[in-house]
Amino acid sequence: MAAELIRGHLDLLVLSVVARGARHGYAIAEQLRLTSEGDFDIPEGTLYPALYRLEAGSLLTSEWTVVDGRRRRMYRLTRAGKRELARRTREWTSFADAVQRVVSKPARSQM
Amino acid sequence: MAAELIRGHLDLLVLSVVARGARHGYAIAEQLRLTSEGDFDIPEGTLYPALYRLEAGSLLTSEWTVVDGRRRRMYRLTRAGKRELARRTREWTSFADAVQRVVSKPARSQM
DNA sequence: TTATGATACCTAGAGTGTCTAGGTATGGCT
DNA sequence: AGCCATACCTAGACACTCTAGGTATCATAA
Repeated sequence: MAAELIRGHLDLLVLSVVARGARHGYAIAEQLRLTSEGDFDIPEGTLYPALYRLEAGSLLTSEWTVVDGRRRRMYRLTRAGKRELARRTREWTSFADAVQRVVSKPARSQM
Repeated sequence: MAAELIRGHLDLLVLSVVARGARHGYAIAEQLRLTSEGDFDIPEGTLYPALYRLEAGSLLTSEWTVVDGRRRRMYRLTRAGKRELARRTREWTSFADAVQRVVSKPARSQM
């Protein structure tokens, strides 16, 4: 999967995963790899800054936890995050529909 | 439509439109607005550089024409452009499917 | 005749999200 | 002791898009 396609859509993916329950960064990346069947392999240098942006925008909150001696920063959706996820999901649908219309429109008026 | 969603997908859209027949830049933008029902309103400062990139990559060729006293640069697909369009169309489908799986996966394991 | 809007193209510079490539640290296994 | 998986962090580079300017033609209206 060409990675540059994800640009602009990563927030939707992250919000969607966190909406299924609180997750830490590493687990979010893992979940995305699994659910996308390997298509989305987000580098840490992409994912962590994205999480900070989402938290800075009050769409996520985080807290440190320790599991088996390793620290994890757990993220969960805020109320605004839930709203934003709903908005972005609708936006994705209309975007995907529009792309589909452009791509699948039959050829005509060859020159 | 949030414009930043288009990033990384513009080449596919442009190649798709030109595949329907030779077009000049202004007409490509117009066609995208029409087919997407207004969702894709590509600024000229985005579209023209994209066309130059595609031509530089040998996916499009162009030639100047004059219609009603106005010059137009007409673009058409090269053989490599047709191949690339096919590849990007498949890529789009798997991308869209993967996003859909992430977005629509039911919630579980709330914390 | 002048102004305006649509058509049609061009470009420099700024902005922004992602990636590369480095870093730290813990725990389990060999 | 070495290695891999887990887990997080960050600076700088990169690439695509947007903003905001520019030129020019033609049709229409004032």
